[in-house]
Amino acid sequence: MLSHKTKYALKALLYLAQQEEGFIAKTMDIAEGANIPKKFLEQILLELKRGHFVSSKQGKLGGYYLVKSKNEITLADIHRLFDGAIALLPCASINFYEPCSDCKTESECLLRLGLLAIRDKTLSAMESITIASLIKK
Amino acid sequence: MLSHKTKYALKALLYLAQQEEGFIAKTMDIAEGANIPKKFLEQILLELKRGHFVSSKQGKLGGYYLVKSKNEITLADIHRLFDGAIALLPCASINFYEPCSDCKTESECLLRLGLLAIRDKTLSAMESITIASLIKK
DNA sequence: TTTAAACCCTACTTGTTTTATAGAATTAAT
DNA sequence: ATTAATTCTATAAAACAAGTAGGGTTTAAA
Repeated sequence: MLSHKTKYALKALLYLAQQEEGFIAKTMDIAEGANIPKKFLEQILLELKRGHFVSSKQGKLGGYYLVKSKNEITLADIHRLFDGAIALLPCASINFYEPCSDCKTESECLLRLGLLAIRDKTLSAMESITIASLIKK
Repeated sequence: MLSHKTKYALKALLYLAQQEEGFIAKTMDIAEGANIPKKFLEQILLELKRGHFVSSKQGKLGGYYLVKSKNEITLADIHRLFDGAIALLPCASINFYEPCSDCKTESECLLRLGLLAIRDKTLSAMESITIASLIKK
């Protein structure tokens, strides 16, 4: 399941992607437009900035805007930024790999190969969905 | 991600499925064989029993055994029993549906259709993996 | 140059969930 | 009876999620 943080991040990105090219949106606008608690959204936007999905202009008349193409922001990207691994266990993850402490050896694990198969399916589904594709529907 | 509980449940089921037909395994055997804290495993086995995946014999010489065919126990089943919905948000779930409180109307939600597509892919992957298929690999 | 409006940052709080552990009650074989 | 197992309820400790608080910093405009 997605955390609220990830859901809010996606809604904020959708909001920004729907603005005209060059438009700068205030946190308050996004919060009201997407129904997100403002102070919580501040943190989320900062994380999105550190992740190079958005950028900001400071000071009066400042705000946020998309810095990556909406075709290039996938649901997998945002999931990884806020919720971490897409795989069902760390031992089956590409970007967040960790061995299981309760397995003697990984190759003996009966579970892992199945989890790898699921991860591949889920990942390709999540990578195929972009901010742009969500807006088109 | 799977909780430890779900991972342990799957490992316990794999352990039981590898025993000879009619064999009854003590909690202690499963705990040691699958490297699971015994008292925690007790709770998990009780939940698996309430879910009709295993059954038990009480008293001395008692223990647990599979009551459902290993071909019929899928990863989706066990995920749902312990970790709940497979979809990324409740609004995209079949068995754990709930509307989002932050959406004005569900049909306007730009996110939901994408999440439904992901759920379908993930679900079919998780349903195709059974306890039996994991043992064969 | 002061002021206002915005982003930026850190810490804190509150509640829930997870991961167990403890201990007593129940059941059944010897 | 005794022993060895499941069953049940309660508790605890830690981690995590979802926000809130309260400033600090930057920029533009008055």
